[in-house]
Amino acid sequence: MKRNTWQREAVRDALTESEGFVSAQALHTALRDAGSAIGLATVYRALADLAGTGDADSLQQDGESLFRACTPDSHHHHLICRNCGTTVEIKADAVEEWAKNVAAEHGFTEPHHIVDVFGLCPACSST
Amino acid sequence: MKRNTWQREAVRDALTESEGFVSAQALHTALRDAGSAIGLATVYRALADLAGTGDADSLQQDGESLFRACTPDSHHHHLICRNCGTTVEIKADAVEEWAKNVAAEHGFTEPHHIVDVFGLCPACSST
DNA sequence: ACTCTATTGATAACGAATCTCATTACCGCT
DNA sequence: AGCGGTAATGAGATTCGTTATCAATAGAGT
Repeated sequence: MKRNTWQREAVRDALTESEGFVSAQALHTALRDAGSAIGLATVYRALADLAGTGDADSLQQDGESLFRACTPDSHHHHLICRNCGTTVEIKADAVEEWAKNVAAEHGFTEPHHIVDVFGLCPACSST
Repeated sequence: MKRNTWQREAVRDALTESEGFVSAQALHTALRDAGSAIGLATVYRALADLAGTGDADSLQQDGESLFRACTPDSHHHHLICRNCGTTVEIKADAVEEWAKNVAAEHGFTEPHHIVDVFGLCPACSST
Protein backbone atom coordinates (compact mmCIF):
# COMPACT_ATOMS: atom_id res chain seq x y z
CA MET A 1 0.00 0.00 0.00
CA LYS A 2 1.21 3.49 -0.81
CA ARG A 3 1.37 6.00 2.01
CA ASN A 4 1.25 9.74 1.94
CA THR A 5 4.16 11.36 3.67
CA TRP A 6 5.03 14.99 4.07
CA GLN A 7 8.30 14.28 2.32
CA ARG A 8 6.63 13.28 -0.90
CA GLU A 9 4.45 16.37 -0.76
CA ALA A 10 7.50 18.53 -0.14
CA VAL A 11 9.26 17.15 -3.20
CA ARG A 12 6.19 17.55 -5.35
CA ASP A 13 5.72 21.15 -4.20
CA ALA A 14 9.37 22.05 -4.66
CA LEU A 15 9.29 20.63 -8.16
CA THR A 16 6.16 22.57 -9.04
CA GLU A 17 7.63 25.81 -7.79
CA SER A 18 10.81 25.57 -9.82
CA GLU A 19 10.83 27.22 -13.21
CA GLY A 20 12.51 24.55 -15.25
CA PHE A 21 14.41 21.32 -15.02
CA VAL A 22 16.23 20.69 -11.76
CA SER A 23 18.59 18.02 -10.57
CA ALA A 24 17.77 15.78 -7.63
CA GLN A 25 20.70 17.18 -5.69
CA ALA A 26 19.66 20.77 -6.34
CA LEU A 27 16.16 20.01 -5.14
CA HIS A 28 17.50 18.38 -2.03
CA THR A 29 19.73 21.34 -1.27
CA ALA A 30 16.85 23.75 -1.84
CA LEU A 31 14.63 21.80 0.53
CA ARG A 32 17.31 21.66 3.20
CA ASP A 33 17.95 25.37 2.85
CA ALA A 34 14.23 25.94 3.28
CA GLY A 35 14.44 24.24 6.66
CA SER A 36 13.26 20.79 5.69
CA ALA A 37 15.07 17.80 7.19
CA ILE A 38 14.39 15.56 4.21
CA GLY A 39 17.01 13.01 3.20
CA LEU A 40 18.72 12.81 -0.16
CA ALA A 41 17.69 9.23 -0.80
CA THR A 42 14.08 10.16 -0.23
CA VAL A 43 14.28 12.95 -2.79
CA TYR A 44 15.60 10.46 -5.33
CA ARG A 45 12.83 8.01 -4.48
CA ALA A 46 10.11 10.64 -4.68
CA LEU A 47 11.37 11.88 -8.03
CA ALA A 48 11.49 8.36 -9.41
CA ASP A 49 7.89 7.87 -8.27
CA LEU A 50 6.73 11.12 -9.85
CA ALA A 51 8.46 10.24 -13.09
CA GLY A 52 6.90 6.80 -12.97
CA THR A 53 3.36 8.08 -12.51
CA GLY A 54 3.78 10.67 -15.21
CA ASP A 55 3.61 13.66 -12.88
CA ALA A 56 7.17 14.62 -13.76
CA ASP A 57 9.31 14.46 -16.85
CA SER A 58 12.99 13.76 -16.81
CA LEU A 59 15.93 14.18 -19.12
CA GLN A 60 19.62 13.51 -18.92
CA GLN A 61 22.23 16.18 -19.30
CA ASP A 62 25.94 15.89 -18.60
CA GLY A 63 25.39 12.52 -17.05
CA GLU A 64 22.86 13.64 -14.50
CA SER A 65 19.08 13.39 -14.48
CA LEU A 66 16.99 16.53 -14.40
CA PHE A 67 13.34 16.64 -13.43
CA ARG A 68 10.40 18.92 -13.93
CA ALA A 69 6.74 18.97 -12.91
CA CYS A 70 4.63 18.49 -16.00
CA THR A 71 1.02 18.53 -17.03
CA PRO A 72 0.05 14.89 -16.65
CA ASP A 73 -1.58 12.70 -19.28
CA SER A 74 -0.36 14.99 -22.00
CA HIS A 75 2.50 13.89 -24.14
CA HIS A 76 4.68 16.84 -25.00
CA HIS A 77 8.26 17.90 -25.51
CA HIS A 78 10.43 20.67 -24.12
CA LEU A 79 12.21 23.79 -25.20
CA ILE A 80 14.90 24.30 -22.60
CA CYS A 81 17.28 27.15 -21.92
CA ARG A 82 20.68 25.53 -21.49
CA ASN A 83 21.81 28.44 -19.38
CA CYS A 84 19.08 29.00 -16.77
CA GLY A 85 16.96 25.88 -17.28
CA THR A 86 13.73 27.73 -18.06
CA THR A 87 11.45 25.40 -19.94
CA VAL A 88 8.52 25.69 -22.31
CA GLU A 89 6.25 22.76 -22.99
CA ILE A 90 5.77 22.04 -26.67
CA LYS A 91 3.04 20.11 -28.37
CA ALA A 92 4.12 18.58 -31.65
CA ASP A 93 1.74 16.06 -33.08
CA ALA A 94 3.63 16.16 -36.36
CA VAL A 95 6.74 14.86 -34.62
CA GLU A 96 4.80 12.09 -32.91
CA GLU A 97 3.51 10.94 -36.27
CA TRP A 98 6.92 11.19 -37.85
CA ALA A 99 8.54 9.10 -35.13
CA LYS A 100 5.87 6.44 -35.39
CA ASN A 101 6.19 6.26 -39.16
CA VAL A 102 9.96 6.14 -39.17
CA ALA A 103 9.91 3.23 -36.75
CA ALA A 104 7.27 1.38 -38.75
CA GLU A 105 9.11 1.88 -42.02
CA HIS A 106 12.11 0.02 -40.64
CA GLY A 107 10.11 -2.67 -38.95
CA PHE A 108 10.76 -1.41 -35.44
CA THR A 109 8.07 -2.00 -32.86
CA GLU A 110 7.19 -0.32 -29.58
CA PRO A 111 8.50 3.06 -30.64
CA HIS A 112 9.47 5.56 -27.99
CA HIS A 113 11.24 8.79 -28.73
CA ILE A 114 13.30 11.47 -27.10
CA VAL A 115 12.81 14.91 -28.56
CA ASP A 116 14.14 17.97 -26.80
CA VAL A 117 15.18 21.37 -28.08
CA PHE A 118 17.85 23.34 -26.29
CA GLY A 119 18.71 26.99 -26.76
CA LEU A 120 19.14 30.27 -24.98
CA CYS A 121 15.96 31.87 -23.72
CA PRO A 122 15.32 35.56 -24.53
CA ALA A 123 16.65 36.68 -21.15
CA CYS A 124 19.86 34.69 -21.44
CA SER A 125 20.31 35.60 -25.11
CA SER A 126 20.50 39.30 -24.38
CA THR A 127 23.32 39.10 -21.85
CA MET B 1 50.05 19.09 -32.55
CA LYS B 2 47.89 16.00 -32.90
CA ARG B 3 49.60 12.67 -33.27
CA ASN B 4 48.40 9.44 -34.78
CA THR B 5 48.68 6.49 -32.48
CA TRP B 6 47.67 2.91 -33.01
CA GLN B 7 45.34 3.30 -30.03
CA ARG B 8 43.24 5.95 -31.74
CA GLU B 9 43.07 3.83 -34.86
CA ALA B 10 42.05 0.83 -32.81
CA VAL B 11 39.20 2.73 -31.22
CA ARG B 12 38.06 4.13 -34.55
CA ASP B 13 38.13 0.67 -36.13
CA ALA B 14 36.34 -0.98 -33.25
CA LEU B 15 33.66 1.69 -33.41
CA THR B 16 33.21 1.25 -37.12
CA GLU B 17 32.89 -2.49 -36.81
CA SER B 18 30.19 -2.41 -34.19
CA GLU B 19 26.63 -2.49 -35.41
CA GLY B 20 25.13 0.17 -33.21
CA PHE B 21 25.76 2.33 -30.19
CA VAL B 22 28.33 1.04 -27.72
CA SER B 23 29.51 2.24 -24.35
CA ALA B 24 33.10 3.26 -23.76
CA GLN B 25 33.51 0.45 -21.28
CA ALA B 26 32.12 -2.14 -23.67
CA LEU B 27 34.49 -0.95 -26.37
CA HIS B 28 37.39 -1.15 -23.97
CA THR B 29 36.48 -4.67 -22.94
CA ALA B 30 36.10 -5.72 -26.56
CA LEU B 31 39.50 -4.31 -27.44
CA ARG B 32 41.13 -6.01 -24.47
CA ASP B 33 39.49 -9.30 -25.34
CA ALA B 34 40.83 -8.90 -28.87
CA GLY B 35 44.33 -8.80 -27.45
CA SER B 36 44.88 -5.06 -27.38
CA ALA B 37 46.59 -3.56 -24.35
CA ILE B 38 44.79 -0.24 -24.64
CA GLY B 39 43.86 1.62 -21.46
CA LEU B 40 40.38 2.64 -20.44
CA ALA B 41 41.25 6.31 -20.15
CA THR B 42 42.56 6.28 -23.68
CA VAL B 43 39.32 4.83 -24.98
CA TYR B 44 37.42 7.65 -23.29
CA ARG B 45 39.80 10.22 -24.74
CA ALA B 46 39.63 8.78 -28.25
CA LEU B 47 35.85 8.67 -28.16
CA ALA B 48 35.66 12.25 -26.97
CA ASP B 49 37.92 13.26 -29.84
CA LEU B 50 35.84 11.39 -32.40
CA ALA B 51 32.67 12.94 -31.07
CA GLY B 52 34.31 16.35 -31.16
CA THR B 53 35.41 16.08 -34.77
CA GLY B 54 32.02 14.77 -35.84
CA ASP B 55 33.26 11.29 -36.72
CA ALA B 56 31.11 9.77 -34.01
CA ASP B 57 27.73 10.51 -32.52
CA SER B 58 26.87 10.04 -28.91
CA LEU B 59 23.78 9.73 -26.80
CA GLN B 60 23.08 9.16 -23.14
CA GLN B 61 21.13 6.21 -21.87
CA ASP B 62 20.73 5.07 -18.27
CA GLY B 63 23.33 7.58 -17.18
CA GLU B 64 26.06 6.37 -19.47
CA SER B 65 27.27 7.67 -22.82
CA LEU B 66 27.00 5.50 -25.91
CA PHE B 67 28.95 6.11 -29.11
CA ARG B 68 28.66 5.15 -32.74
CA ALA B 69 30.67 5.78 -35.90
CA CYS B 70 28.67 8.03 -38.16
CA THR B 71 28.78 9.47 -41.64
CA PRO B 72 30.55 12.79 -41.06
CA ASP B 73 29.29 16.21 -42.16
CA SER B 74 25.77 14.91 -42.37
CA HIS B 75 23.32 15.88 -39.69
CA HIS B 76 20.99 12.99 -39.00
CA HIS B 77 19.14 11.21 -36.23
CA HIS B 78 18.92 7.62 -35.10
CA LEU B 79 16.50 4.78 -34.84
CA ILE B 80 17.89 2.51 -32.18
CA CYS B 81 16.95 -0.95 -30.98
CA ARG B 82 16.82 -0.70 -27.23
CA ASN B 83 17.55 -4.37 -26.93
CA CYS B 84 20.52 -5.07 -29.19
CA GLY B 85 21.64 -1.53 -30.03
CA THR B 86 21.33 -1.88 -33.78
CA THR B 87 20.99 1.56 -35.29
CA VAL B 88 19.61 3.08 -38.45
CA GLU B 89 20.55 6.59 -39.49
CA ILE B 90 17.58 8.78 -40.26
CA LYS B 91 17.42 11.95 -42.29
CA ALA B 92 14.61 14.24 -41.23
CA ASP B 93 14.77 17.70 -42.67
CA ALA B 94 11.22 18.35 -41.53
CA VAL B 95 12.26 17.85 -37.94
CA GLU B 96 15.23 20.19 -38.33
CA GLU B 97 12.91 22.88 -39.60
CA TRP B 98 10.40 22.25 -36.87
CA ALA B 99 13.02 22.53 -34.14
CA LYS B 100 14.36 25.75 -35.57
CA ASN B 101 10.90 27.26 -35.85
CA VAL B 102 9.81 26.24 -32.37
CA ALA B 103 12.90 27.85 -30.89
CA ALA B 104 12.42 31.02 -32.89
CA GLU B 105 8.75 31.30 -31.95
CA HIS B 106 9.66 31.47 -28.29
CA GLY B 107 12.60 33.80 -28.78
CA PHE B 108 15.19 31.13 -28.11
CA THR B 109 18.53 31.48 -29.89
CA GLU B 110 21.25 29.00 -30.79
CA PRO B 111 18.89 26.08 -31.10
CA HIS B 112 20.25 22.57 -30.76
CA HIS B 113 18.10 19.51 -30.53
CA ILE B 114 18.17 15.93 -29.42
CA VAL B 115 15.95 13.64 -31.45
CA ASP B 116 16.23 9.89 -31.13
CA VAL B 117 13.74 7.12 -31.72
CA PHE B 118 13.97 3.90 -29.74
CA GLY B 119 12.20 0.66 -30.42
CA LEU B 120 12.70 -3.02 -31.01
CA CYS B 121 14.28 -3.98 -34.31
CA PRO B 122 12.63 -6.69 -36.44
CA ALA B 123 14.97 -9.37 -35.09
CA CYS B 124 14.36 -8.46 -31.45
CA SER B 125 10.63 -7.99 -32.00
CA SER B 126 10.12 -11.56 -33.10
CA THR B 127 11.66 -13.23 -30.07
C1' DA C 1 -4.30 3.12 21.28
C1' DC C 2 -2.22 -0.86 18.79
C1' DT C 3 -0.10 -3.25 15.39
C1' DC C 4 1.70 -3.91 10.88
C1' DT C 5 4.61 -2.57 7.46
C1' DA C 6 5.74 1.02 4.03
C1' DT C 7 8.83 4.70 4.30
C1' DT C 8 12.57 7.25 5.86
C1' DG C 9 17.50 8.68 6.25
C1' DA C 10 22.60 8.33 7.42
C1' DT C 11 25.93 6.05 5.40
C1' DA C 12 28.13 2.62 2.66
C1' DA C 13 28.56 0.89 -1.80
C1' DC C 14 28.60 1.23 -6.67
C1' DG C 15 29.71 2.69 -11.33
C1' DA C 16 30.76 5.87 -14.96
C1' DA C 17 33.86 9.28 -16.08
C1' DT C 18 37.78 12.24 -15.15
C1' DC C 19 42.32 13.50 -13.23
C1' DT C 20 47.28 12.65 -12.00
C1' DC C 21 51.69 12.03 -13.34
C1' DA C 22 55.55 9.22 -14.47
C1' DT C 23 56.54 6.71 -18.63
C1' DT C 24 56.22 5.93 -23.53
C1' DA C 25 56.53 6.66 -28.33
C1' DC C 26 55.08 9.70 -32.30
C1' DC C 27 57.01 12.98 -35.56
C1' DG C 28 59.52 16.90 -37.36
C1' DC C 29 64.14 17.92 -37.90
C1' DT C 30 68.94 17.40 -38.88
C1' DA D 1 68.86 6.80 -39.25
C1' DG D 2 69.21 9.18 -34.91
C1' DC D 3 67.78 12.77 -31.82
C1' DG D 4 64.77 15.65 -28.87
C1' DG D 5 60.53 17.83 -27.47
C1' DT D 6 56.28 16.84 -26.31
C1' DA D 7 51.74 14.93 -27.13
C1' DA D 8 49.77 10.74 -25.74
C1' DT D 9 49.34 6.78 -22.85
C1' DG D 10 47.82 4.00 -18.82
C1' DA D 11 47.36 2.27 -13.96
C1' DG D 12 45.43 3.88 -10.27
C1' DA D 13 43.35 7.40 -7.45
C1' DT D 14 39.56 10.57 -7.36
C1' DT D 15 35.20 12.77 -8.16
C1' DC D 16 30.39 12.74 -8.44
C1' DG D 17 25.67 11.10 -9.26
C1' DT D 18 22.87 7.46 -7.95
C1' DT D 19 21.39 3.23 -5.57
C1' DA D 20 21.49 -0.31 -1.76
C1' DT D 21 21.51 -1.30 3.23
C1' DC D 22 19.11 -1.63 7.39
C1' DA D 23 17.71 -0.03 11.83
C1' DA D 24 14.47 3.39 13.29
C1' DT D 25 10.27 5.90 12.32
C1' DA D 26 5.61 6.95 11.40
C1' DG D 27 1.23 6.30 8.18
C1' DA D 28 -3.27 3.88 8.22
C1' DG D 29 -6.62 0.45 9.00
C1' DT D 30 -8.67 -2.06 13.05
